[in-house]
Amino acid sequence: MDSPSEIPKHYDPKASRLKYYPHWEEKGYFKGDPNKPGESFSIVIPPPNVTGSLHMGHALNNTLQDILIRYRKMDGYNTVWIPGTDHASIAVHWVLERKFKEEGTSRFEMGREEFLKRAWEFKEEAETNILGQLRALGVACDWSRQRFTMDDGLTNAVREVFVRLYNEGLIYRAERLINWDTVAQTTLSDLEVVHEEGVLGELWSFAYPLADGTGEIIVATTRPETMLGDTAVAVHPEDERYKDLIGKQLKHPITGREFPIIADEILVDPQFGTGAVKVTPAHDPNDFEVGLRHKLPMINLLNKDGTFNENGGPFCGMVRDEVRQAVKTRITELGLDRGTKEHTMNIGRSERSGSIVEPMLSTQWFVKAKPLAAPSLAAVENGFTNFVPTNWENTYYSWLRDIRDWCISRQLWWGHQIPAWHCKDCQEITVCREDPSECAKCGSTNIEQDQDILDTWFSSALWPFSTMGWPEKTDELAKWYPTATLTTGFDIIFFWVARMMMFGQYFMGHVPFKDVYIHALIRDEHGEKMSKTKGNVVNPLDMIEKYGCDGFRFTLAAFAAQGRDVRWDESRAAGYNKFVNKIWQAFRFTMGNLDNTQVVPKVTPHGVYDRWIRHQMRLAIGDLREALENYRFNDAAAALYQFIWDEFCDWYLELSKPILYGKGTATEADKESVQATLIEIFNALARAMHPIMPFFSEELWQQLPETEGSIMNASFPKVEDFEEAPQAAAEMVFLKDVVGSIRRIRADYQVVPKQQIKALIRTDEKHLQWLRAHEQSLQTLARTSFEPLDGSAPEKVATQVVDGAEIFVELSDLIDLEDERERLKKDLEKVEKDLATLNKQLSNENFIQRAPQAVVEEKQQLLGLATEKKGHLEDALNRLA
RNA sequence: GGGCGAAUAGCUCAGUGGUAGAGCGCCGCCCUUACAAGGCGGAUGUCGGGGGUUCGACACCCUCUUCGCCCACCA
Repeated sequence: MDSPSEIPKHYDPKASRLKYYPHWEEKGYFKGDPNKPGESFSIVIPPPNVTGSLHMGHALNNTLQDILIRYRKMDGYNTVWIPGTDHASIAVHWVLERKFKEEGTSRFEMGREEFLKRAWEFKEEAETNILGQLRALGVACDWSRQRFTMDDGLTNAVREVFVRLYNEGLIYRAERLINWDTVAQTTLSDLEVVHEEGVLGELWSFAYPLADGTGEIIVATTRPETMLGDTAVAVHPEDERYKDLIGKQLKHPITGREFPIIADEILVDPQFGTGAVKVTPAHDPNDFEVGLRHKLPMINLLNKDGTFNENGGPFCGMVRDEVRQAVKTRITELGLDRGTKEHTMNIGRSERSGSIVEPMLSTQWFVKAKPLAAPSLAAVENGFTNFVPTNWENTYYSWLRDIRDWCISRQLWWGHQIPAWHCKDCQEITVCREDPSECAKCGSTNIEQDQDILDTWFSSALWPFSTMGWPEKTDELAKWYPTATLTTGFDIIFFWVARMMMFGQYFMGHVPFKDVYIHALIRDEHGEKMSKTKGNVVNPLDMIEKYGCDGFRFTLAAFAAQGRDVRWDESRAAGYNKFVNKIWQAFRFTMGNLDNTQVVPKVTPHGVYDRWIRHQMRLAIGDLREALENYRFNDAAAALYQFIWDEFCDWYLELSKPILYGKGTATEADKESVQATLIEIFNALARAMHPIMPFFSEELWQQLPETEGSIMNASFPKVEDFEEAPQAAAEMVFLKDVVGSIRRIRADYQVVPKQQIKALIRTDEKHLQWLRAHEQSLQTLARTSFEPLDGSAPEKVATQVVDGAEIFVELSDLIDLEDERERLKKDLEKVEKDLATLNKQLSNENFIQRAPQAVVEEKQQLLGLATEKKGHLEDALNRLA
């Protein structure tokens, strides 16, 4: 029925992907079942934002998770991979508001209801898009469990968490100094403020006159406009220069307000500047603390949009930069300017809008962080959760140790509205699970829900358990929480990982994941971070189109060394695409050399090559498993690559040819042994490569004889499936050496490749026996016959010395004795160098005594071989002399 | 100011104390019926510098140089 010609000449990755993915999904192979047996291995996807499209980070991240899930599933674990998306509050706002701007409108103009309608429409579209792209990657997500951070279940979980934390005093509402984004018009958490370093600015000094007219005090600032909100000048209590001034009143030269000179040893460094500091409690974090300590008035200068309010006096209605200039002008006019110095400083900008963040006094909701952080620190210290690579622990620790309260309220609309109701009669706040109809304190029905929404990371922090049905007690939580591994980038260790730890421990009593694998950041070929604005983004879908999904995934795995970042190098993708082709061609060869492509010959492999390649397969499986279990994806890729290309294709397939073609002494039984081995190796290989190359391996699996169902449900090969064969391995080392030597002679002397050669080989009985057994292989791989040599070698020969034999090839006219001498000398130098190293080591008493016995023996053996080789090379040289 | 990381072949990068590796590129030869998207052979390294630990260091420790990243409220 099946003939070899039915296997296409090239693998079609797109066809396989379009064929198998829907099939897997339809058959329910991605579905997890918490009631099935098997040790749990669960993953929750880092939910992609419903804003953009798949980028290289997603591709890497999800490929690695898919590798883990597929591997564990094949290995008998009860696996599930829960997918979903994140509503990405501020990111969606930002995208939409830019869109609205183009349309000539804004969210404020259209109002909350219309905005949310548009946001949901946008979400649907974006979600469909990115989930489709994820599917194109081949991910084995359980789509029946797909969640969204704003779906009903998760919204319910968010409310439950909020209410409990509020009731337990871990969420509170207070007036604090917060970060204000004047463009997005919302608060930001500290993490959403990015600090731009080394910005060249100026430090401007001016004088505040004493109210009684007896003098002045000079202060300096990088933000002159804030002086409108100054309510004190602070000096160090021990500073002799100012001791007499403490307690005196200053008169504000613009607003006319009077305020005191105070002493504060925390704020003031007497060595810096003039040693006197202007204090603006409503617009500077340090000054705010001073304000609390000294009960200073706090004057808020800003409107939500960043314009100055009535407290700005004459500058009311102007924006920051205008006020800054106007203040300086006015002060100069008043004769109070005391000079300007260049000054490098840091500027905080909004991660999203890029606007300069204004510290501002405002009443907001906060999560009390310290009590939540302590257990999360301990959990990693005690190894309940492990970072891979471990050095990321330090990053995690350092943030949690100095954690500050988390401002969670946002003046945005797309997100979870805060479940708090303000009573307009008694001002009391009612926080509860069900929407209340009246104030909990006074019973008034004149209540209104808080207009703010929660920071988008609040719901993300619940992801590992909210996706499993919490707060209900579900089978999913019982089986799959905690999850096995979180795979993510280092950039969200604080935003997300740490907060999942805190909330997971608080609400579930256990850490949310056993391992946190921090993967590399993929940069462009110049080492630059990929970004749309730079235009250096590599689109994963283009790569899938170009190199096939399997080749692309293999490339990502091969890139994923445990480091910090990697540079994208498309030539490697091209290389691994060739690798896929190489396997495909080997597969065609295999299938083309079966007598019946439906049946596996029922024989035990007995040939020496069969035993050798099975031995190599055993080693490769061991390496592969170890790599996968330790998140060493690049080692896993290398183990496959090396075995398939260097051992299986380059040697085993070539060695198998004469046997399959019945050449030499090969019998029908030998042929069947090879056929059985080929199929068995391919069968195991398909399964071994499946986690990395799901579609390609399925394609092989479907064509291989006597396979059933999908490869997704097959088992991952075990080391014990293939027995050791040290004898065959030793024989192959020798054979490879001999073949290599003869090939080298051919290349060195440009012997016409088809020309038959006869080698004279001087060796011992054991090696001679081996040579006789491999006569056919020497013929096929090196086109050489051989004769044992007893006495001395003829004059005009090319010589090669290998471990266990001396090889001479008579080339009569072709031989150039001068060249030959040079080559031999070079070989000799190399051996002598090795020998010197070995001799030095072995003559060192300390080495003999202290090095492990095995190492010493190995060196002694190497010394013996090198000595023998040296002798043989010298003999050869002497003959030519 | 604190913390983390990197420096290995022309390029991009692996390397887990025991004689330096891969891919791409380069130089020869070869269309041998699985694969020219291939085969065979070859060249290329002061493993950033300097100390130290060790029988032995590319690997561990210290230090310096260069580059990168993260965190931080110094006016």
